[in-house]
Amino acid sequence: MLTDRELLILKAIVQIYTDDGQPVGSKALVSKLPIHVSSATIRNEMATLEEMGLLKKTHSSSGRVPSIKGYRYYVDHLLKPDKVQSSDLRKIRSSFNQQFQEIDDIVAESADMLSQLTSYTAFTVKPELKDAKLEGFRLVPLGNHRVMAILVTDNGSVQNRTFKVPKNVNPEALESVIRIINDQLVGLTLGEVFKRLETDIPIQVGKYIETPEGFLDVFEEILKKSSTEHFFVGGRLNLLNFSKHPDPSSIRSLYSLMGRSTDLASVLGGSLDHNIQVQIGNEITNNLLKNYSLITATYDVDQHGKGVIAILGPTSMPYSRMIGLVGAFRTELAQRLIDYYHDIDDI
Amino acid sequence: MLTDRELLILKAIVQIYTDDGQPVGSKALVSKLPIHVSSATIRNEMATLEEMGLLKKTHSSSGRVPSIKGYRYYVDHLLKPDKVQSSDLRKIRSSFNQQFQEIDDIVAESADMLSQLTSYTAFTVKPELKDAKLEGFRLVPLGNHRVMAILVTDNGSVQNRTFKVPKNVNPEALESVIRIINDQLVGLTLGEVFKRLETDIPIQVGKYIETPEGFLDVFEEILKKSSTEHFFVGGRLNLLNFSKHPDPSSIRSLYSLMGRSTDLASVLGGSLDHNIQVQIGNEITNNLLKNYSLITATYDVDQHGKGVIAILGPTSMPYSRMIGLVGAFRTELAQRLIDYYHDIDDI
DNA sequence: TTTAGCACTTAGCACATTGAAGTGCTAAGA
DNA sequence: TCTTAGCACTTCAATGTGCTAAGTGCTAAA
Repeated sequence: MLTDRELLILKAIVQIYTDDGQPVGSKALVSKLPIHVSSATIRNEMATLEEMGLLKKTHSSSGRVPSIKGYRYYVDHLLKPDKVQSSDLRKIRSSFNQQFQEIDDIVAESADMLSQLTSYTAFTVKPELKDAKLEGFRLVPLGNHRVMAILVTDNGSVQNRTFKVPKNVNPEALESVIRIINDQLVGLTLGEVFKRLETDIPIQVGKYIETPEGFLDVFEEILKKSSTEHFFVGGRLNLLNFSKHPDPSSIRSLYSLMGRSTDLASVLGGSLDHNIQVQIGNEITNNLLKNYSLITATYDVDQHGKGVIAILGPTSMPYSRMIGLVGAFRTELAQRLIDYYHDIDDI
Repeated sequence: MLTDRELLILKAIVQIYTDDGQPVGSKALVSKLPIHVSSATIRNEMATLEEMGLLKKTHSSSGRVPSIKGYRYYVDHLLKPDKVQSSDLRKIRSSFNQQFQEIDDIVAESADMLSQLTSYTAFTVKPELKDAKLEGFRLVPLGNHRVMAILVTDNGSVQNRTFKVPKNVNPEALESVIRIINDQLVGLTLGEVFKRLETDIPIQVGKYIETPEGFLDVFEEILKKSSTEHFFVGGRLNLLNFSKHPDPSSIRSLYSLMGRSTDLASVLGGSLDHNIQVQIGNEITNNLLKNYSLITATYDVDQHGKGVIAILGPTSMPYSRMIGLVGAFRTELAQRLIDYYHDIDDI
């Protein structure tokens, strides 16, 4: 158990360090504390906090910086989220105050906005119904044997892909295939659709098209697109800001990580169960990110599912400000999306 | 006029410097030259080359490096493009040897490939018919008052956009509007289409829809998309490789330049008239790129127009190898696209 | 015109010096 | 028992010094 004074000191060290990035020494600290003790006393307290693993030194005679455990303690017990600055709130609202035609646009814009506000890297994940249902499938002939396939799910997401139709497929056969899909797959959850695509559907389609694989591949590809392409990343470049000597090779691997949506998904994966979650340093499952901190928050769009927003910054980020900001942002985003759905559901 | 020996020396300096990046000294150089002279002689020659502005020193007692003018002279008079390495050629061909459904995929893949082969940053521009014609326009209802607009041009490019239809628009009116567009605009060049959109079309459409602006804006937006979204950038990160101390702020502005397609367009703009063009340092119109060199090349897809590929690297790039590579690449790309068009035109 | 020789310049590196900031420990005071 | 002044000690970071390697320009002789 920590004494009140220890708590005060730990809290002050985290706040000062996340503010100016310099290790905190006993003398500097004593002048900023509301209590009247000498620097020697502070030194003693610091030593015990270090013994407990909450602080550490960067070298034997340096000031103290919080350890991962120290940050964790601070976040869990000492931190109070800042109220979001009204200028930030205004910025968010004015950015959301435009006409968006698609959810993707809103969520993508959110990633950029969030990265701008924090000057970190931001991620946004579209609201996802666990059991999104296939709502419709269309094939639109474009001429020259090309066709656009469009897939709509009941959470409002639209995916499309153009492809070439082999010459041995005649239009009537194609019609029949679409009918099969519309009759038998529309209304099912995407999971069920995938299952059917591996079992009976190829057989049925095979009656009309000689090589159903080619066609079904395209269909499956769009389906996959709609279940994997729901990430947006904003402010990738901000990664360069916080690490004085950006080591090209690590930057490189981080950037490529951000291209791989599956890996990102696994990082953000568990977040859906929590409200606002802070992962610090090696608490993040991905090894590449072990020197960063990740704040994730869910946002809830009522019956249209939940999404995730996240920011990735240095472990020494000002947590209280960031948590306040992320908290406010998700509320705004959720509201904006509710409005969006309201528009398309009710007009 | 330069003497033979001066030419030999200039050529050697450019080649050695672009190879290992170290300024070239007289002693080092004399050992690599096929002629038997002393280092003092080389020094004299170097001094005269420097007087002519073809060489420069990094500091008063350093070896020589080529100046912009020196590179220019080398590229214009001394360089012979390398034959492309067969391993590179194999790599290109195997990458092109997959099924592509859209031109965009081919051209985007090209940018990545080219950046990988060169380890520089690469740009590709889709083949563009000066007078691409509007070939078709479709509206596909998606349910919930949402509609996908699809636009096809006769160079094979497909653009689409979903949007919400105001509730006061009834389906029959929409039908009529599509008919107007299909009857009156299909077959025209995009330039003409834009003109008509500003003159008589709004009046005609106004007969069926109360506020034609909203609808026509969407139409115009897709049109613009199809005439501006034809750039692809590969290997952005490679910019980090060649500049030992990547200054974050300059990297930042370079990256944002690559997001602004209009600015990029102006950089690559003049290239269409040339075959293979090399721009060195401040010859590039954009100021941000004045420490880089840009090699651009057109590729010709017969009646389907011309495109551009380009690589951006340090001024000290090995020009002969790069020019050879870019030359070979564009041939392969052109052939691949010709095959693609052949497929969709003739089956 | 070429070359050997020489004095001179510079970058880059290893190394030492110094000052600022910080620590731990001890012994005395409250 | 807790607090504190004082002090010796450590480390970083900035600065300066000396040395070497690589290069240059210039001069005078071949």
